[in-house]
Amino acid sequence: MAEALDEIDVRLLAELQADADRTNVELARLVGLSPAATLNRVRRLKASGVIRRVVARVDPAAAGFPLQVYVAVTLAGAAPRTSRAFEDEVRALPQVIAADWVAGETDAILTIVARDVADLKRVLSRLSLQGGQRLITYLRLEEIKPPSPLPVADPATATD
Amino acid sequence: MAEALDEIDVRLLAELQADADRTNVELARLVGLSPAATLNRVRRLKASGVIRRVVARVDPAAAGFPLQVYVAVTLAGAAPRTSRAFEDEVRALPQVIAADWVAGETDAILTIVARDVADLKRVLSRLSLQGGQRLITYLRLEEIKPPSPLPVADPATATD
DNA sequence: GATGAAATAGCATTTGC
DNA sequence: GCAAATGCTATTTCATC
Repeated sequence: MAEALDEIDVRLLAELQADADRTNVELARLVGLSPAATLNRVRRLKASGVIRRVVARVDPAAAGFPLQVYVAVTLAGAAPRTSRAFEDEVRALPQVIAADWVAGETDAILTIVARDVADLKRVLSRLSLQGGQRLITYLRLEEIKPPSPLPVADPATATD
Repeated sequence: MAEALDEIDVRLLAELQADADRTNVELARLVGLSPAATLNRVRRLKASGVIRRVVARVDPAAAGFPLQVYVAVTLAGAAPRTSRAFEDEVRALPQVIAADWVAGETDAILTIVARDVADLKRVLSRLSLQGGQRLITYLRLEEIKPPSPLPVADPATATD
């Protein structure tokens, strides 16, 4: 599907994951290409889906969501109808800001934000009603490491 | 610490979380302000820390990390020295792309990417050596809901 | 105290090489 | 991929509400 990423693509990805709030000219200097070539590469990375999107990361507490939790969910059965209903609920709840099916001790891991305890309670309740048989809630206390770039350029993880 | 966010700030945050890859002029049209006023507000949001940063979100698999896992960690004891050593290891491991202390069934939740099983094994091993007494690993199978904006403008979560 | 309009400098983007 | 050229945009300034 996708072309292999060369050295310069990897540098671009590293830079843009760290800080996408820079001009194309600056990016070009960082990777040692002309602005035109840089622009073409970045466009290709976006079009190919390697760069999924460029977004502002907002501080949840500062934006009015002091409660952030991870929730590990065990579904009530494996019937497609059950998981489908659960998926729909997850996508419909705006407080659920990320969710994945997983393999392990539970079926899904959700990331949820809430304005207060009542707000959180409402969300958990709705998840229960849509097949969430067991919800293990982890309240986020403190950040150890902020969301960080994929180590695309890290020698310790290099494959070649 | 921070000023209250008014209606327009909220709109800006919603737009920039959804897609920060737009010109200031376009953003200005979306919120109904002049480019100059829009620029001032966005700058303020960044300077105040409400917008933590603007980043490119990269597809992990496309970037060479087909394995993504959540790991719930129980520490070996609550001694400050233990948690400090663990924090240092987490920050030093590039494959750990996010980590938080939590309250609940475990002490911390980590998000980890790996190029292959050997790579993952190495990371888990190092976490064990730095106080990770019990590691519950959840292998990410499929995305239910992609990382999504905080529902800053959602009426269902409104406080006023 | 923040906004809008005008002006300048710089950038994004295109084209030809 | 580069260099030059064009049209927009970011950013500042300043008057204004």
